[in-house]
Amino acid sequence: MSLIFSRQCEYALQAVLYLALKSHNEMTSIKELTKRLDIPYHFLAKILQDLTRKGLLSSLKGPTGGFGLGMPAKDITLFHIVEAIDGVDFMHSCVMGFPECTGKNPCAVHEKWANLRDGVYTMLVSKNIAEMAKNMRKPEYQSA
Amino acid sequence: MSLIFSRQCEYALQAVLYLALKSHNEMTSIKELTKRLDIPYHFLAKILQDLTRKGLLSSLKGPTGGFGLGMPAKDITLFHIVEAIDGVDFMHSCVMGFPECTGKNPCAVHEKWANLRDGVYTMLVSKNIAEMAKNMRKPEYQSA
DNA sequence: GAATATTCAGATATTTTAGTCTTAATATAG
DNA sequence: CTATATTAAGACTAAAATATCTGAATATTC
Repeated sequence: MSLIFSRQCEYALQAVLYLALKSHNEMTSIKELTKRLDIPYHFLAKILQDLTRKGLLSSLKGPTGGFGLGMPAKDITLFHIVEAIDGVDFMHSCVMGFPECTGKNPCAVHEKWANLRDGVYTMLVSKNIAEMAKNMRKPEYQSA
Repeated sequence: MSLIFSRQCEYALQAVLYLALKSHNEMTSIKELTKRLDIPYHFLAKILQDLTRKGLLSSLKGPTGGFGLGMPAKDITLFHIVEAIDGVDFMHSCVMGFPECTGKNPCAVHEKWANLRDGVYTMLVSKNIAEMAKNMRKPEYQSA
């Protein structure tokens, strides 16, 4: 089996989206995230630290510490998160894995995949996470 | 990084498509496939055996032996191959990995992903490999 | 029947991804 | 200043995916 994004990346998307629901400057602990999202604690910790190093999140130690967005929610799209965790090789590689597949030398589904891939790109960039958070009343998160 | 199909599955798609170019009843050795497609010999062998067990290919031992399609090329789609190797969980799972994501309780990109996923399905079933082979003059295969 | 070319089956090895554990650093509250 | 709650960092383990190896089975040709 194989998904379009790695598990790490899925967790990252979920976590950042959760943080986008919070008010600016409010810090959220790994403990809360792990409970609400049902993600293994230490694994999530590593992902959040990674996103922090890359500037998408900010963090603060100590009691009242935790993680928050590293920039305004309106400046973050899902694409930024995918880019940071999985990279975006899927944007320019053949869906059947042919190394030589190009516009000049296309595989049997080259064009169709190109369209779909553009659709994925659009899906990832067309809304920022502030807009997403607005239309989202935490349906997917486990109650506290 | 993460691709939509596993490497195994990519190799399977490539191999079956290559076999579809051959005339009915012609057997092709792993050696030829491995050379033309640049896939590790023993890894490809395992994949072909798997596809044979599942009926998509047929095989014959001995000199003049090898692999061929297990049913008429017009009855095989890319979907069959993906189904056999990776499975098709991606057809009904949330792209962000939310376990509870459903139509009633959708994630932020539920609808968009549903459309794209249907597009992928269409891409995989709309042509059989006989049609594909017809319009394909082996551009993606390394010369012998 | 012997030699050879192939697939078959299963064990092993390697690499990547996923997940865990432990200790240190740091901020807060009292 | 001390106790405590947090993140940071890195080592470690586990599982899955990818790849390799070896010997057996089988079909063909001579």
